[in-house]
This record gives sequence, C-alpha cells and structure tokens, in this order.
Amino acid sequence: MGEMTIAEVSKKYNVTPDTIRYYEKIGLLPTIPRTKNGIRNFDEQSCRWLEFIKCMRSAGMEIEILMQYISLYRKGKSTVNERKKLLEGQREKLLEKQKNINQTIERLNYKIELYEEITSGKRKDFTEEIF
Amino acid sequence: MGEMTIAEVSKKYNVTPDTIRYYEKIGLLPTIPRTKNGIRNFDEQSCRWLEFIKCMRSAGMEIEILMQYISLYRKGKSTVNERKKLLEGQREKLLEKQKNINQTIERLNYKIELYEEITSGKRKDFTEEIF
DNA sequence: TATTGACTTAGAGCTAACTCTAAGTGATAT
DNA sequence: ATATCACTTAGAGTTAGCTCTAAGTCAATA
Repeated sequence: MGEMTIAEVSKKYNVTPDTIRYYEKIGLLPTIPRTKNGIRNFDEQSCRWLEFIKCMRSAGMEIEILMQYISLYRKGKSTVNERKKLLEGQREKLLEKQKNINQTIERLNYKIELYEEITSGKRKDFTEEIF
Repeated sequence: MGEMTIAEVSKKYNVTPDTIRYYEKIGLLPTIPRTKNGIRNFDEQSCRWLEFIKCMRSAGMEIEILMQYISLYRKGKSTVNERKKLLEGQREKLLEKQKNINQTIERLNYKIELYEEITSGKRKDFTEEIF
C-alpha cells in the first residue's frame, strides 16, 4: 500500500482528479511523488494531507488559510507556535459559523412547526404575516 | 417607525446598500415602498424579510433557494405545504453542514492540544509526522 | 500494429454572490 | 444660487474555488 493513482485517491476521498491537480498546482498539497513516466503516485503522507484539506474545506476553511498553514509546516519545527495560533484563529471562525448555523436551524424548526400546525388545521389564525 | 432609508436599514442589519439593492433587483425582497422621489422607504415587512434573508444567508443558504421560497410565498396560501417541504430540505442541508463543522472543530481541538503539548515541552516525541 | 483508456499539461471558462463605477436626480445647508 | 450629499440606475468588474478543454504521452490489449 501507499502507492495510488489519482483516480484511486479521487475515489477514496471523493475529490475529483481536477480538484486534486488544482490543489497541487497552487501548492496546497506537498509535492506528490511521480512514477518514471511522470504519473502521480500518492504515498501515505500525500493522502493524509489531502484528507486533512478535505476535512477543513468541508467546514468552509479558506484555501488561502490552508496555504499559509502548509507554508508554515514546510518551514519546520520553528513554526509550531505560529501554526497553533493560526489554528486557534480558524477555530474561532468555525465556532462563529457553528453559532449561525445552530440559530438558523432553530429558526427553521420553528417555522416548520408553524407550517405543520397550519396544514394540520391546528392553527386557524393563519395570515400572510407568516412567511 | 416603519419608515427607513436604505442607509438606516443597512446600518441596522449590517448589510451594505449595494447588497440590499441587489437583493431587490433579483426579486429576493418584496417590492420595497418608495417615496414620491423614488427613494426606498422601508416598512416593517420589508425589514422583516431582509432580516430573514440575512439570517438564512449567514448559514450559507443559497440565494436561488431563497428566491424559490419567496416565489412560493407570493403565490399565497396554497403553497404552504411546498414551502414547508422546501424548508425541511434546507434544514437537512444545514444539519449536514453542522455535522461537518462540529467534526472539524473537534479535529482542530485535538491538533491545538497536540501543539500545546509540544510547545509546553510535555510531549518530547515531536516529529514532522505531526502537521 | 492499431486502438483504447488513463494519465499529463497549460490555460480558458464557469458560478455564486456580491461590489464597484459612472452618470444622474433632487432635497437641504451656506 | 450653489454646493453638498444621499440617493438613484444600468451594467461592468471582482473573488473564490473549482471545472472543463484541447492537445499530447504512454502502457496495455485486440
């Protein structure tokens, strides 16, 4: 194991080959090993990075930020503290996002409940004030 | 009350005038009342819509979907059930998003904790496997 | 040997959601 | 009266993050 083509990695992590190549091109992935014919030959490390990026992206973290993080990682151990600060900043952002989503879900719950009462006939005072 | 200029509404809901005009242009807001000079004169209802849209957008709900919802609303009471279904579908999407964000926050917590242990000297086995 | 099919590249094109520009109007302050 | 200032419009421009196209290489199969 630890030798995969772009198609296999694409399938495994559900990220299109185009997106993977795009990530590599902009420096979001460390240099991926190649076969003698120049074909990408993903190792363990490359896969782990991709999986990490996928997870962060799924929460909406910006590519720009991930690039900064990888840039720090490339500079080695001296950047550990900066990396930690970067992640803390991003965690703050996600907590904010989490709050917004939770609020919006609550609001949807309320509205759906209202509509439920209307359609079930439980609530008769329906006016178009309710939207 | 119930008579506000675009500048006041913009300030109150923290949405730029440009964005508000854009929303109106694409039909995302009901027709906003105007003064005799053609200047927008926001009433209660317009404000409530804007606030609703802002809340939904803050959770990432697509404008296209919000337009569908408003289109149903405009058709009147007969669309109540469709509106409910639309909102239920969107709630599903938000629950998925919520899951992703929660997972990512957990992962960040773990990584930040790890970095904390490294910088505090508690953890000596630091290798660049940890990224 | 010819074709198939997965891979390669550079670079153009796309979508969502704004954001800005330029030119104009009309009420108010000096 | 003149200048200022918030408002108006249509439409162009921007940004992030892909996504697609065209042209080409190479190994394996019919």
